[in-house]
Amino acid sequence: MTRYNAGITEAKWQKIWTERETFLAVEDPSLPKYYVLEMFPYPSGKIHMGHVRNYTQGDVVARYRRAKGFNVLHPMGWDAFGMPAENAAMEHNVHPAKWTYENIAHMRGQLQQMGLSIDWSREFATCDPEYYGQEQKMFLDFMEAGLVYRKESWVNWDPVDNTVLANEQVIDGCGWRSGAPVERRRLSQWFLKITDYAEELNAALDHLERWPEKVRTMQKNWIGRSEGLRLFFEIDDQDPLEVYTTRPDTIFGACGMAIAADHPLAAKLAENNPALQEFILECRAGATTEEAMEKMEKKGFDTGIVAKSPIEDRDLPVFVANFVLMDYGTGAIYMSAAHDQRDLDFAHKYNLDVRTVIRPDGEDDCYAVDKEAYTGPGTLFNSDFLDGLTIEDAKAEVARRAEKGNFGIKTINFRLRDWGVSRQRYWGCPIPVIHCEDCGIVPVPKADLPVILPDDVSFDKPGNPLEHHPTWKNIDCPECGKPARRETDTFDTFIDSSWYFARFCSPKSDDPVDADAANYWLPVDQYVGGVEHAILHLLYSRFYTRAMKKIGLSSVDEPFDGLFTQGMVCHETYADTKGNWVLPTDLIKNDDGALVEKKTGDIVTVGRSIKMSKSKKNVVDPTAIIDQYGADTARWFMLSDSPPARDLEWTEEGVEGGWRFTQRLWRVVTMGMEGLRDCGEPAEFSKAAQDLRRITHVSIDTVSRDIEGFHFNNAVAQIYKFSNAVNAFKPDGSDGDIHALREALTTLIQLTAPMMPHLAEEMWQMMGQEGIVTDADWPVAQPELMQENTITIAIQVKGKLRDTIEVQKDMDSAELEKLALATEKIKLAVGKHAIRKVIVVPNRIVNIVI
RNA sequence: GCGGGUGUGGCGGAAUUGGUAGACGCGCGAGAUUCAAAAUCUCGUUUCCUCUGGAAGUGUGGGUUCGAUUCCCUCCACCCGCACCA
Repeated sequence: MTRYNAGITEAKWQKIWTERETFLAVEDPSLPKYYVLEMFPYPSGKIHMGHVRNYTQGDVVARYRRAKGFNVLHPMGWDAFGMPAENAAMEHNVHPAKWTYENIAHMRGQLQQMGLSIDWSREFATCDPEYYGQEQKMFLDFMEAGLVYRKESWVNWDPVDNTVLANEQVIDGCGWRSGAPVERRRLSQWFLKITDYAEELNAALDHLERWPEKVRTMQKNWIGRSEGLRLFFEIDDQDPLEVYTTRPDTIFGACGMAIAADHPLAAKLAENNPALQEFILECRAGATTEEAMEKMEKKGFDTGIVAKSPIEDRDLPVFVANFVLMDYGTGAIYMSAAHDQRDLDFAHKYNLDVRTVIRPDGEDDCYAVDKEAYTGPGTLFNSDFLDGLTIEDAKAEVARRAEKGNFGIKTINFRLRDWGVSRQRYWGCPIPVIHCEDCGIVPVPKADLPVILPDDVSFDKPGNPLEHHPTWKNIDCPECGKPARRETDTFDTFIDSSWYFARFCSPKSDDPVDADAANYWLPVDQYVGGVEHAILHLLYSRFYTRAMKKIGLSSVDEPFDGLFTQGMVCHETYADTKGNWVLPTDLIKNDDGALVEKKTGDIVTVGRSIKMSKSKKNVVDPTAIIDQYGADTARWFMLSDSPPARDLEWTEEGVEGGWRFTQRLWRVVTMGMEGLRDCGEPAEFSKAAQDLRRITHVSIDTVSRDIEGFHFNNAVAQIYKFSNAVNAFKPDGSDGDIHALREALTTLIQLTAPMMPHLAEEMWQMMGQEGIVTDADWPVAQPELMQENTITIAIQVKGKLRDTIEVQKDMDSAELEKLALATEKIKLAVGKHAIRKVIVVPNRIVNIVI
């Protein structure tokens, strides 16, 4: 018998699939469609194991659905704009476009080696002018539809490099290259009105039933819908201070006001107050992330002015505070020290009054908060007309009086902010507008689209090369003809990925999408990708889909009907004697079984398994694995053991195991095929043949359900069991045995095909089956063949297992109880004790309580 | 800090959702085959004990139940996201 040669066989079948155009997707309204999509990759240079896992999972679904009779769309493209290309340009003096397209060419080859069932004719990169030109066209339509506006917003500014920094380029508050402390600057930037859809994006989450609960929860929290009250506090000589609160019930516990450093009132008060000016600058110094805001020490600056409580005669000091966000609510709050931990800490620090106004059930009016704020349920006290009310009733009462007395309005507020899409960078989609001194902002006429990125740019100077490109930047105003300049900002790359799934439906269309194609294929039936995108990418895509509907491009609301978030690929880490990281491929086991460096022979320290990353050097190159074991083995290992949603640990032993299984399966099937003849379905089957048929049909059922439920590891386990049973079956030469074996082998190949498609094709062909297995209909499990007639029942005494009995399936409770009480072990275990109760669950268990 | 998640043998994990904990795979051990090795095959493999049996056991501590990996509460550890990384 020949050994299975993965290298030759995989290339053979990939060629055949391509020649047959097996995976070419064509709209066909007579067939049910199924759109499978994995998050498209950033072309960083090489694919990594995370890609292999992601695309393998999607491919299993795509191949399974194809076999189930669906018209499957399974495309691939490239999220090709972004900072790494510019970094490469600066570091290695290579043009971002060249770098990107070379990476794409290399990675396409790597993906094709994996044997994915992808329609490559639909491939595109987001940096293709044909793609981003359509993006520009849509942006102009969004402008017309009122979804776009301009506003001043903060950026991280590196004062040495004179450039805008991304959050990830800010390390401990300093620029990553210059090391200079980062400043914040205000720039006029473009925003998309995602908040117009806040209510709908929030409400529609309840209908995304095929999304993980955790992702929906995260999006809900991100959107942060809250019902509260806008309250107006009078201040002498100033406009009233408007605050937003979700806890108006605690109004009598108010101890002070806090406003954001960027609040207009703060600016006004700072005019004649250098100390306040300094404090405001201090607040602005740090990084822009919410995380940094929350972690830093909470500080306030007493402005000396006071606000009047709208509900009682009381003055409240007004602070400028570094923890109040201008972007949330009204940028001003009142603090209620006893019932908010942050306010309480602040009150202690600045000696403010702590007045407890809610007491938990069981406490009396002496109850007072000390070091810990009370945020639980309870009853109002110390609160005049609110005394005795529940929190909910108190909220309603304050709202009623506020609206009646004109000092407040009930409001629904969202944490979600509008989407700032301007980036001061070269390698992105140019924003298609022109700035004219006379006409203001002028959209680029649609006939002039796409606005193509100029090729001849240099990265010698810091900052955006588009700024230093006079012939590109300077242009006549399309309206008045006078000299004007192009917008030099480009789009956030999240825009590129917010509609690519729609473009795949009609990648060559002269419009962003062809409505017929989009309405046929969308929504994506199964989307697969990492949890790290749970909020931003998915939320932006949901918004974009609605915006596209608004401008009449499609009639779809939600982009992704089903979502699956897969876990990361992890690997052990290795450190040499000096503490430097070492690649797994630079290691070898010595005679004692210890891991040592190949070059030096030094023993390395084995660290815990963490996400594969270049910096930790705990990476394994997929190409090396595919060259050594074949794509099928790599795919198989990716699917076995770890549940798809959880992190997977890559181990050498695990791959070896997968490789051994490909060889074993090959052996089992080729040996099983010997002496096989076509003998129809006979009437008689031996006991062994019946058992084989049972596991065959149970396997069809189990594997189908496991694939549909994304339990690929369980599907793999079932295939192991099944192949073990096939291997153990020795036909006696009867028609029944031959038929059962033939059925088992055919099924085994088909069930394996979505996971190891090349091996399956080869075995299918060797068996002399018709056509290719990729095109074959998925087998159907016959329930009557899955039945087992005897069953093992566990017998417990006081909940502890004491014996088991073999009985007929569906035996009734009375008989089960009789049999259970009669066994020797149970008699012994019960002894002289009186039986108090017997619980019988048919087909499951008998529990005797003594 | 806030939000979300995960935790079961030496290891990855399974458990029809409250009913025999450890399926399947890896690793390890013993044996077969072999001049030998690799490969392959067979058997064993949660821990402990006074071992034809018994006890404990699903991150910790408690609770509900005839019965808990599963439901409730407490605590611990680790991972992901936090709006300019993709």
